[in-house]
Amino acid sequence: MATMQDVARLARVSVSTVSYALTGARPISQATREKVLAAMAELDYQPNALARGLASRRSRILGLLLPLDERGLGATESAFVTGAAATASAAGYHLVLSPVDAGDLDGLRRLASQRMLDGVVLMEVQVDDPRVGVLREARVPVVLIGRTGDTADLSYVDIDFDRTVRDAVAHLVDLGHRRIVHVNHSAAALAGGYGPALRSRDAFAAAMTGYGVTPVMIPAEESAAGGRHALTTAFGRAPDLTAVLAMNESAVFGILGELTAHGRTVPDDVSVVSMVTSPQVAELATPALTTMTSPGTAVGRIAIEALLRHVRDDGTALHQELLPCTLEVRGSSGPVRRQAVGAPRTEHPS
Amino acid sequence: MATMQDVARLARVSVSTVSYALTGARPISQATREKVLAAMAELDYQPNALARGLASRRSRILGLLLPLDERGLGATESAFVTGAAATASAAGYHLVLSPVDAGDLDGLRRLASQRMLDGVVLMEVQVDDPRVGVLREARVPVVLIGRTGDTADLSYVDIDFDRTVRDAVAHLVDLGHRRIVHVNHSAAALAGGYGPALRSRDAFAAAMTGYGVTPVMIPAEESAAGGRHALTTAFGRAPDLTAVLAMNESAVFGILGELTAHGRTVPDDVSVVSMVTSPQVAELATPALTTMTSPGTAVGRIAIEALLRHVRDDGTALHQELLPCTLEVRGSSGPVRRQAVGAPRTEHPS
DNA sequence: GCGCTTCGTCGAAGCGTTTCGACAGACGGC
DNA sequence: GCCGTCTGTCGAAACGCTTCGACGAAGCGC
Repeated sequence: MATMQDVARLARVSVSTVSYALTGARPISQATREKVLAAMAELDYQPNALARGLASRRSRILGLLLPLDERGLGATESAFVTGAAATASAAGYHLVLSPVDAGDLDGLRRLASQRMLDGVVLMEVQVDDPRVGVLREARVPVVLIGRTGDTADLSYVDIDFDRTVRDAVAHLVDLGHRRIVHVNHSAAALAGGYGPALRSRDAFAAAMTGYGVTPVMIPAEESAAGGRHALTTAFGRAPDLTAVLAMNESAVFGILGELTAHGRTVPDDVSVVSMVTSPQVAELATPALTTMTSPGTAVGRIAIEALLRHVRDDGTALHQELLPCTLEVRGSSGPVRRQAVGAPRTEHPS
Repeated sequence: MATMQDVARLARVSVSTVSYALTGARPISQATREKVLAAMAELDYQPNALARGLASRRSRILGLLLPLDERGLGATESAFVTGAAATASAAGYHLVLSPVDAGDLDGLRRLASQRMLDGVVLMEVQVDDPRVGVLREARVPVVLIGRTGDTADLSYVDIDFDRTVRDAVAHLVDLGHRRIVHVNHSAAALAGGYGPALRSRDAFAAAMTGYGVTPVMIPAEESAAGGRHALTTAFGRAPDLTAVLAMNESAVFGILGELTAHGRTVPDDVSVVSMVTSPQVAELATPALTTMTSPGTAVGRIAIEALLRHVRDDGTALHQELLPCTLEVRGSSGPVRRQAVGAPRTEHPS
C-alpha cells in the first residue's frame, strides 16, 4: 500500500505538496500537479482515510442513529435509510448505521465522543427526546428526521402530517364522505410521544372540526390484528362510517380484512386511505390502496444534504423542511353511496 | 476533549501505561489500573477512534456492501441489514452502509484501499460476481450473504434454497397436491445469475422430478402485475394446477388477486406457499400466507460474527452456512380437493 | 547470595495525513 | 532599480493513539 511519502519521492516533491495537490488547500502549479497525479496513478495510491481523519479532524463519516427494535424497518423507514446512504456516498462520505436504543444515553454519549462521526442524522425522534440534548452537548452536528416538540434551534426534515391529513380528508370529503374514522398508531406510541401519531391525530381533529363533524379517532396496535380490533371498535362508535384513514401501515391490512368480515366492500361501502405509505405496499392489497404516498428516499437525501452543509460550513442556517405525502388514488377509495347513511348491519363478529 | 496525555498526567503514569490499562495488551497492576480508570472517569475520557485506528491499523469499522437500486430494500434484505448492524454494534464495531452499484468496480477498489474497513459483508451476490475478486485483491476480509458459483474458498451465509424448496414441496405433496407451479423471480434476474432464482428453480425441478411429476416453472416480474401475468401463463400451461409456490414476495399478492379473478378460492381450490417471506408480510394477505419464513436477522448476525472472526484471528477457517426457511402454515395452504382434477373453468380473462 | 526469569512500567518511535510558518523567486508599480 | 506582493513549494510540527525494546524490582531455585 503506497503512502504519500512514496508518491512524493516518485514525483520528486515534498509530502506537503502532494497533500496540496490532492486536496487543493493551496495553489499548485499545473506542472507539479501533473507530476503528482502521474505518480499517484503509477503507484495506485489511495489516501489512508484514518490518517486523513486524524490530521484534519474530519472523519468524513456520518452516523444514522435509529432504534433497532426486533420488528425491524418498515418500508418507509427503509427508504429513508437508503436515501441517506446513497446521498452520503455520492458526496464522498460514509454512512454508519448505529442502532441506539432510545434509552441508552450513555452509549450515545460514548459514540458521540469518539470523534468518529462528523455529524449524525437522528431518526425516530420522540416529541421530547433526550438524545438531542446529549448530541448537542457533544457538539455533534445533528439533523432530525422527525421533530421534537420544541423545534426552535434544530434542523429537521419531517413529513408534513398536517397537510397530508388535510389533503387526505379533503379527498374523502370531495367524494361525499363525512363519517370518517382515523385509525392511528398504538396507544403506547401516543403515550410515548411518537410525533407522527400525535401530529396526525391533532391534524385530523382540526380538519374534521373544520367540516363541522365530530372526529372519530382510534388507536391500533401495529399489526393486522390491531387493525381488525380497531375496526370493531370503530363500528361500535360510528356504525355509519363510510371511510377510514389509516396511519398505520401494518394495521391497514387488518382493517381491509375486517371490513370484508363485516360485509362491507371496498370501496363501494367503505373507502380506505392509507397514510404515509409506499406504492409497493399499496399494490399488495386488493383492491390496491389509495395512499398518501410517503416521500421515500427524498427524506433521507434532504437530511444528509442539510447535515453536510452543517458539517462543512458550520455557520449555516437551520434547515427545517416539511414534505407532504402526495395523494395517489387507487382502488380503495370512491364516492360515498347515495343511501349510505344507516348501517347495513350492526352485529359484532369475532 | 480529554486525551490520553491528560489521563496519564492526572494518574501520574506514562501514556503507554494508560494505553495498556485500556486495551489490556500488557499486564497492569491492580493499583495502577484503578488510578488510571479513576482519572479517565474524572476527565470523562473517550479514546479517539481515528487515532486508535491509525496506530493499530484496525478501524473497528465493517462495511455492508449492497447495490442500492431505486426500489430499495425488501423486508427480507432489510432484516439482514438490521441484524448485521445490531451484531456489529454489540461487538463494539461500526457498520457502514455502502451502496456499491454492481458494476462500479473502481469505486469498490477505492473503498477497499482506503484502509477504512476492517472487513466487509457483501450482499446480493451474483453467481459470478466480479466484486469478490476486487475485494480479495485488496486483501479485505469478506463474508458473503448469498453465494457465488464457486464457493471453494469464501465464507458465506445463505438461505438453504434446496432444503427450503424441498420442505415446501413436501408440505404441499403431503396435502395431496401434485400440480404445483413454481413462480420464480424475473427472467432478467435469472439471466443475471441471481442465486436465489437459479437455485430454487433447480431445487424445484429436482424435487418434482423426484415425485415423478413434470415441473412447471414460470418467471415473474417483481410486482403484483408480474404475479398476475405469471398466473395467467400458469393457467395456460397447467389448467389443473392446485398449488403455487411463490419465490417472489412482490408477485405473490398479484397471484392471490388473479386467483380470485379466475374464480379460484385460496386455499380451497388452490394452495399458495410464499417462499423466503417474513411473518409481517405474510399477515398482510387475506388469508394469511403459509410461508417458508426467512431466517431474517439471523443471516446478518451470522455473517457479522463470521466476519469478526476473520478480522480478529485472520487464520480462522472458512464459515459456510446455509440456513433453511421454516414452514409456517397459515391460511393459504390446505388439502387438495377430492374432485380437483379437471379444471373448473378454462377462460382466460384480462 | 548468584544469576534467571517474570512483572509492571516507561520512553520513544511510529501510523499517514494535514496544516502552519517560512521562504525563494517572479512580477509589477513607481 | 528597489520594495512589497503574490505564487508555489518545503520542512516540521502536530493529530492521539499503539507498540516495541528496555529496564528496575521482585521472586525463584539451588
